[in-house]
Amino acid sequence: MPKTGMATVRRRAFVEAAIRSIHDRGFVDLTTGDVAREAGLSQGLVHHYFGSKGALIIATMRHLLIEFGAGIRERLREAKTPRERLSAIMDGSFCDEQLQPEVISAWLTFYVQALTEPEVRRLLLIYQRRLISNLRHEYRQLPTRETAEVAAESTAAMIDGLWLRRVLGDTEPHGESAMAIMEAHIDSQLEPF
Amino acid sequence: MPKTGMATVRRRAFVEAAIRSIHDRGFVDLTTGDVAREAGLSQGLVHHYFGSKGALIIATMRHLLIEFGAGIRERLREAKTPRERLSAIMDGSFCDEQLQPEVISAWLTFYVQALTEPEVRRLLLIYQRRLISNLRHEYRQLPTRETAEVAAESTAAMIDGLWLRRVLGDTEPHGESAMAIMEAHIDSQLEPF
DNA sequence: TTTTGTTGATTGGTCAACCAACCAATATAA
DNA sequence: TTATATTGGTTGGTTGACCAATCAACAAAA
Repeated sequence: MPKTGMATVRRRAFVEAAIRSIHDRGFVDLTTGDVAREAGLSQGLVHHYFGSKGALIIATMRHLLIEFGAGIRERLREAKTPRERLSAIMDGSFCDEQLQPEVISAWLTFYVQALTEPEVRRLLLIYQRRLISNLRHEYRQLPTRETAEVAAESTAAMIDGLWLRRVLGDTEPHGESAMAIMEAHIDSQLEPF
Repeated sequence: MPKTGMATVRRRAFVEAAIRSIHDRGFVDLTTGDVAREAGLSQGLVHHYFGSKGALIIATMRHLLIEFGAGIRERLREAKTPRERLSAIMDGSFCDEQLQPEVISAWLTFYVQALTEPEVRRLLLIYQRRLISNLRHEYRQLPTRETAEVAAESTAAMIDGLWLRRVLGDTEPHGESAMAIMEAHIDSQLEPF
């Protein structure tokens, strides 16, 4: 038999090549040939391991979600207080890994695909719900359920918004100023109480 | 069939058809045939009036920017105080026109295209700079240039973020709750002083 | 008649998906 | 040990579909 267990290695290689290709060539003009070349593998293997181009895209999106979720969870584990956990979520959202241009391009693509592809939309909703749920939980010290909900909504919006603006602005996206703005916003939500 | 001065009418018809088509079929699979069918016109006319598919896309993006800018400017004209002008910008950002699903899809597409198409990026930067500039100006009552800058950045981020979340969330996008969150954020920026 | 506008078939090219053949590592049998 | 069968992994050419762009012909208005 040949060396077994290639499936996992190859799938990961294609997913990572897909992220780089989306960044380099843009999602609209992305071909399976591009991805295969980027991965240094045969074009035919794409279909051997994923069945279709669409399935490769779904796998790529799922990969992004898993990586992001793992980063947040890891940071949350080390945080003690609700305030620390809020900072952990900010840190996980604006860490170097998430601000890599390739990752950013893939996330934006993710959002657009969610408009028309039900499976991508489903995945994205998981991310959105989990983020809001985490934030709401850490804001639970606020006097009413309503204020906590609004605080969670506005914080989530500011995360997505800062990220979106940093992606496309002419300045290099670095997380420090974004983090500072986020921390100030969190404090302004908590301070009055 | 033809009479003179069709150019303006046809170009607008194609641009509006393009917005609807992007929403219906997604940008990736968009063909000039789709747009022509949506506009109820011949496929060949697309190239007659725009020269290329890419030029139609650019024209569509420019159309979005112009409409958005006009909405803001109109509302700013009726506002007297800086606080009113801030509300005017929020109103222009979350009005029914901007929250139409077709418009939203086109804007998201706009963002993704900006990653790889220089001309689209250029147009998007104009929008971002103008928004920040407007906000900074209305926040000028804040004690330092620095606080005004941060207030402008965070407000812009929250606009983009709320819009992005409302686009893809499972709830119908309606502007009222977004407006309420925005107004609260503006007040929290101004109140301490 | 000329100008302006419009049509839809055609063309040249590209892509996703498929597939038949190939390779290389292991297990089994002689 | 050597030969053979087995199987997971891999390749690159092929195919059928589809698309952007072109163009020759046509229609109505000036």
